[in-house]
Amino acid sequence: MIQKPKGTRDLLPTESYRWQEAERKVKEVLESYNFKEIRVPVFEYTELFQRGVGETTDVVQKEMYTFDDKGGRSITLRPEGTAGVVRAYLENGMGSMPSPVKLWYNMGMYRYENVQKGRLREFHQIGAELIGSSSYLADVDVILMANQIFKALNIPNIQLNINSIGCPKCRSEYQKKLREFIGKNLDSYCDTCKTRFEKNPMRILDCKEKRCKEFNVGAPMMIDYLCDECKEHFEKVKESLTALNVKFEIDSGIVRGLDYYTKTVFEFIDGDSGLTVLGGGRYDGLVQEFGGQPTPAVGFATGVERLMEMYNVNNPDAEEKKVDLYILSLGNEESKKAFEISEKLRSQNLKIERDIFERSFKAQMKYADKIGARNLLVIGEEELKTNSAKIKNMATGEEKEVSLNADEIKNLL
RNA sequence: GUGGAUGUAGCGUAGUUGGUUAACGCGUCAGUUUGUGGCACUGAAGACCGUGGGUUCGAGUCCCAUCUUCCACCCCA
Repeated sequence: MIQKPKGTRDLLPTESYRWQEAERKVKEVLESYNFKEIRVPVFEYTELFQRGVGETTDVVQKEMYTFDDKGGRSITLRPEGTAGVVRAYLENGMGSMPSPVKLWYNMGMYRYENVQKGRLREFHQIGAELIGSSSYLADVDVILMANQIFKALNIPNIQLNINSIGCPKCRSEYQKKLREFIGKNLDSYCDTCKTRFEKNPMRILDCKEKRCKEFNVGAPMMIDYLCDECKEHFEKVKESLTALNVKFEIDSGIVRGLDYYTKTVFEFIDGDSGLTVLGGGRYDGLVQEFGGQPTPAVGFATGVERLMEMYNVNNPDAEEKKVDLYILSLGNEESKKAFEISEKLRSQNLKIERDIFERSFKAQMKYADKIGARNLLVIGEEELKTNSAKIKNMATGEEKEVSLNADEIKNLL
């Protein structure tokens, strides 16, 4: 028996209808901010992610599905959406479109990680990218939009955390200070922190090891070392959110695992599980990194599976549409008539089921009941002869006379 | 990558200290005589007991390995 690969899931019909409903609601939010959907390849050249996401990140170092194709090119299944979208933005000359360019996507992502709660190897992200504006207003707009998603899905127990990780200028300044501080006790830190020291010392502040935490007390914080520009930007974001009554907390520990982030970063945390259900921030350097004109941008992505976990609690009853009519038929000629009618009704967007087993009368009745058909039409010898039959409402048992004519039947459904 | 727990029909479970044809519920299918469902009754199909080795006269039950699932670390959505 062949099983599905580790960390993948089958989405069965009952759940797929819940997904459709949630996806529709999220889409409505995104479109109300005039973001437009984009779809990009599931695989890209490996280099795109190495340069975009960052060589030193865990995602690139140990979580990518990378392989050589038959032409010897290194290919990687996308582990996140932003790199591909920015690549598409450049490749399609979208820089010449009215600025800002606002794009959203709903795509599968692939990360070779160990599976646990809220974490899969194939998962889905709905994301948004606002490309072109360097203003704090863009950050605010995008955070508001993220906030609206949770409102639209009626998910209340959610916490917004924000931080600023500065620009390359102030960050390198800060990292120098941070290394000075940590360097004093570097020998006492855990091994992973030692390796972080050169590549990305800011991650050390996020370490869960007790001893590291203790040594981190009193460490210089990025927010205290922001350059004037970054500081003002962050202040304005905070002011706006406060003025708009959007609750948030400053979490100086937010670093984000992708290297392209600058200035504002934010996370929406599920209050129950503590999982990050939506994460994002500004990435002013990425477009240029990919060879475009210097272009500021800000965006986020939310994990659909994680979102659905929370959506589940509040909305248990998303359902597929019921079968409008079951056509019960007995015999060959009757079956032909049933086809004639069912085809006409189906082409008018009605959901019709009919016998395709040559089952007995009783078996067909039971089946019609089990699938929850709302109405039943019986076509037997007598009905065929007289060209008239009864439509039964399965819930009330009430029956009405009709001729075997699709339009007439439709009126009674 | 590291650690802990788990694995019996589609689903949920039972299987005593290893011993003949692996049980039950739900679900599925079919019947309960004349063309009207939901209930009830009867019956059927469906499991090489995750996989591969080993111990034993004999293993679903013991041992080893491996995989899956779940959880934690790491990291993230």
